[in-house]
Amino acid sequence: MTLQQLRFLCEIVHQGLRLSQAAAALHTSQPGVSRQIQSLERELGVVIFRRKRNRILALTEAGKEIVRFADRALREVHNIRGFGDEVRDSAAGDLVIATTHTHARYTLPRVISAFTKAFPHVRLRFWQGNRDEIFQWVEGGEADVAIGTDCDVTLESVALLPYGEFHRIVVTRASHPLLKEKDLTLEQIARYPLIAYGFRSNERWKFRHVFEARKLEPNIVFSAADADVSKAYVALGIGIAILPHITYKPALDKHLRARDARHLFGTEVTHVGLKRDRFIRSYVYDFLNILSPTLTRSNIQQMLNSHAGT
Amino acid sequence: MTLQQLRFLCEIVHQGLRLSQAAAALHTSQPGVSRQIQSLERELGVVIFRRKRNRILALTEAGKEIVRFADRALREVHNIRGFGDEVRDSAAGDLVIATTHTHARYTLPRVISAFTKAFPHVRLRFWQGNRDEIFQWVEGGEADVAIGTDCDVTLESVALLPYGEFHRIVVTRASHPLLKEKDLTLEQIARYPLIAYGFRSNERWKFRHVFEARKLEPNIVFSAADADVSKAYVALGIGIAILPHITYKPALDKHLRARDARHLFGTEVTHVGLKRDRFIRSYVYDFLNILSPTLTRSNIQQMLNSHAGT
DNA sequence: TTCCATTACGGGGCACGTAATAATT
DNA sequence: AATTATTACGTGCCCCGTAATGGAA
Repeated sequence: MTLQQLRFLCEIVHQGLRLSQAAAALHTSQPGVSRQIQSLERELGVVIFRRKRNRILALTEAGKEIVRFADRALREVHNIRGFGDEVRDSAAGDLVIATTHTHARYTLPRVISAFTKAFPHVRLRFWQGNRDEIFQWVEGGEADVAIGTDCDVTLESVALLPYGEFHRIVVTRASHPLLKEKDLTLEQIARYPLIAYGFRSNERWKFRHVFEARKLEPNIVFSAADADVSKAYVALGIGIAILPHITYKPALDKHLRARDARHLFGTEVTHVGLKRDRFIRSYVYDFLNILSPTLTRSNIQQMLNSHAGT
Repeated sequence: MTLQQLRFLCEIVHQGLRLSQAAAALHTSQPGVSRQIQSLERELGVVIFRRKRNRILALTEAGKEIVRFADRALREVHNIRGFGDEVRDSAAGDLVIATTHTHARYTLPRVISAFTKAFPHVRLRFWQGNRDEIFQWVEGGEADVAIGTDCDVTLESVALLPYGEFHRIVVTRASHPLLKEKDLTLEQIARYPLIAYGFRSNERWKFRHVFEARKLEPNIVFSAADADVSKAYVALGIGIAILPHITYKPALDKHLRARDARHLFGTEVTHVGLKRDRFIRSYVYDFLNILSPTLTRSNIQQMLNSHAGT
């Protein structure tokens, strides 16, 4: 048995049972991968892939189990590499962050700025995705850290560490009648054209059910891609928008006004996603500590070891 | 990085930092091991061993950490092998049991007999040791299962699963005056010559403190190696003996009598020791279930996953 | 002298890549 | 026709084992 064989196996699985694609991803030849898998199967005496002629159809039950073991073995090997890097130079390396537009745009700039000043030799990379994708990327190992708000999919090996709160505001133009209302209500909001974001065309808008519960029909006149676009259209007078509170900064958004709407749409928790049982470079702890003072090294380790968020 | 390199590394550590000994244990040459370690150190950029000229003195701090990772990686690889064996033939394989004389002699025969009948293709091997050694062998991977009573040493990765109870009896000849006493007391026992066992010459006898607490001085006339020898000398009239209750079988020990003494010496718990995070062959579950009906597969798994007994 | 780890050197195996094959879409 | 996994084949690298070296005990 070889680490190579295990790597090949896991990569094939990772690529959706496409051997050729795995070979490409591994920068090696198709026949090499094929032979290594065969040799592994021969050595173990176990058929890992169900095939039809020369096509891989599925993992056998035994194969699935073997992949799980192999994954863990490779993870430890990866950890050794990471630990070696840490020992050589604890302030240099890579950090891949998966996050959503909102966080990238509003919560991270401050963090990045402080971090790059402290760790100029860490190469930062960003993957931007939706709230589920980003955590899946961490699970798949493509990203080291995910920063996002909630997550609907279930994750095997990613721990979600809560670090902050997230609520909604209603953003309007400076002269909007809503600003004069004493207590903001759903009924009032429903009277005005609404700019929504955060959903694909064929999905339902996240807060639609809140209105429906009160038998209200929000008048969504525009579906934006992100908070910035929403604000731009609010400024144009197209409508009002319901946005995460962090997207509104009085100093920058001079033509806009915001009203707290957490009593209508509730609060959400912002999470950091980290893959369990992975060696964590010291600068990752530092990064997270800049993101939130509550995320200390010992807190993080404790949360990773507890089974919360599995 | 190679599995070979990790294996070599762990074996050197296992052999007390003696490279030559490790090479022998791995059935390979000294230079090969030396070069592989060097190549690993070069690849990681980390010095693993502190050396003086051509002698290995110690692990560096980084080295210790790397060994921990390597151990885990190798364990997963080992698990793959074990799983492969299981899939190929779930009723054939090896089972190495570490146990004490008492268990080997009195609790296991019934278990072995039933087990070998059910699993004729499992090669059983036994390692006999004292109550601490047997669990350390499991930790070191030399044995699969340890069966013993209590354990004083702390173990990193061995779970101790309680499965039974163990108490003491006083064994005498058939005509001994102690048998006529109504309630057995320490004072009565202390009156007679005693045959003790279970301690080395320079250690103290396990139950000495029980007598001391009552200001009694037991009259130990003989120190035996095990329960069988003790019983033989009891039969000769040399003295009486305090033995585990399972060592007395009326049908076999016709010249002897036994009186329950748990109110004097308390009870102990019998444990099965299993290494955590190791793949467990199905016949091991069966073996343990024969040993004790309370050790079902699900019970065992639950106890292994909980952190009890670490 | 003996033991031990490292360096030197030569041989063999095996893993890889290129090319060819067979089967599928 | 294009894609995909497997088989065939030759080459080069690397790992191993034997022998030699240099210190230590």
